[in-house]
Amino acid sequence: MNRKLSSIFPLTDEEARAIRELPIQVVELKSGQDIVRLGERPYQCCLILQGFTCVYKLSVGGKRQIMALHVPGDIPDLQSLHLEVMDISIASISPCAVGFFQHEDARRMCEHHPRLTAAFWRETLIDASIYREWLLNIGQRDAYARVAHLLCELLIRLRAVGLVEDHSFELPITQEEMADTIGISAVHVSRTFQALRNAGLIETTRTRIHLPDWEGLMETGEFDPLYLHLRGEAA
Amino acid sequence: MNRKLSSIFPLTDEEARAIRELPIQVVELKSGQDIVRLGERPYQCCLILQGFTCVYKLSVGGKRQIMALHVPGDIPDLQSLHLEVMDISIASISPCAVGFFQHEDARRMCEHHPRLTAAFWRETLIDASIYREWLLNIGQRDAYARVAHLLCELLIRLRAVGLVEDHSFELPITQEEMADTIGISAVHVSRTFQALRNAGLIETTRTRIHLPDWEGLMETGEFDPLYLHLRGEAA
DNA sequence: CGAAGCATTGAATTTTCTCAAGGTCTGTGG
DNA sequence: CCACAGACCTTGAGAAAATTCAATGCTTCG
Repeated sequence: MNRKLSSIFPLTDEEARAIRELPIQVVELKSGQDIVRLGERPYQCCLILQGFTCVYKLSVGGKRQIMALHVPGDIPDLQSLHLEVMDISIASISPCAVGFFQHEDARRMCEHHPRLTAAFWRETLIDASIYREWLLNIGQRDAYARVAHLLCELLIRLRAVGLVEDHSFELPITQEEMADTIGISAVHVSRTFQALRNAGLIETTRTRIHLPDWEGLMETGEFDPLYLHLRGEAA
Repeated sequence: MNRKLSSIFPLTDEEARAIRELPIQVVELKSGQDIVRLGERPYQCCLILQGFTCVYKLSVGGKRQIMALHVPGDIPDLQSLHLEVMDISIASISPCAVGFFQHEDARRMCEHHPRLTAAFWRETLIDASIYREWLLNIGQRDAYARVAHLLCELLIRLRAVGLVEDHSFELPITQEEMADTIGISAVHVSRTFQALRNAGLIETTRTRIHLPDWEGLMETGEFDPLYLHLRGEAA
């Protein structure tokens, strides 16, 4: 959590210590398990230590929209600190390790360290900024650009937590999940991947993605990392 | 601001007074004016007193996505309190009155009234919740349901600030703006409105919308107001 | 090895878009 | 007060993007 938080917000030693001392219960999850469900009233938040999770909702017709992907260091349900009832569900999309901390403990910590309140608040604001960019992505770009944009974002976010090597990263996500993330069908994801491969913009193995032409992919996806609000070097 | 805030967060008298005493500079705007632009570093926030504004971004190809519509009582750029650089632009879509308050003043007020910090934070979390619902709307529903959903949301939000009478409200928005909001073309908005009229779900005049079949429209739009996190009576 | 899940490909269909023309409303200036 | 310009809305027709359905192939894991 420190690593992630300090990538978006500089912490003093004392603040860093307060965070380390926050009691955390670590849980291991298999892929495809719900962590929290729409309608629940949680009293804790979950910090991702390892693996990937997604935030999703189902439409009445049973279609799933994935509204967010979260990576190690993220706190996907930080909102529950101030919104009693969950308006989303969160599930693991790979084997995960997550750490639960109590709202109560987090609130107490924030009272003693007001700058941590600001840091957490900022974190939720960046989540919101990503939602906005995804709205632009889904609302205005075609499938080809949508995929490119998403891959660019994942590279930058994963690099910020040290999970990228040479423009290449693990992405244990099925094409069906990617489809639900960018609002197209799974079949069309497959076709779009083909097109991106043929254009020399991506190389994939089952669980790993390599982006051999970063400049080209950024242009294709109209990607500008401003909206991620990283401090320090970004693109 | 009090009316809106207290609809999502109960305030004490003292807190209400602190808000009333926040220095505000009122400005009148014509329709179609930018209030703040992507890339800027504002030192103030804007509270909408009258009229409608939208949050938007342009794609490289020049297409516009409207990520949010804001109504009186909303603070569309509250995020700028903790995110230095704007990642969006905000414009009026009708004649507006807005009140600017300084970040500095808001921060001081929050220090003295920690529960107001929570109230503002909560407000930004609800904005985020709306973004998520819009992602579901744009990503998974067809044009017909998208329009229905948006109209349901606007009715509920406008009713919370007293701008609805008998399932009818002013909506000074062009079909082009609505198109950019829900990610379809303006032509298709027109066709979709026709279909909704023929189904007896909406009645429109130039600037006013009436929803004669509220139950039917909610069902069509798969609308559930949970995500708006209103306190007290909702639907 | 075999089953299950995942990915790919083709073909037909649907939704939505674009282009283009015509119609309606509204505010302004003569 | 009326005519007109400009913005906005409507409608049709053809085109494009993406979907669905269905069949086949590939991996991985027990």
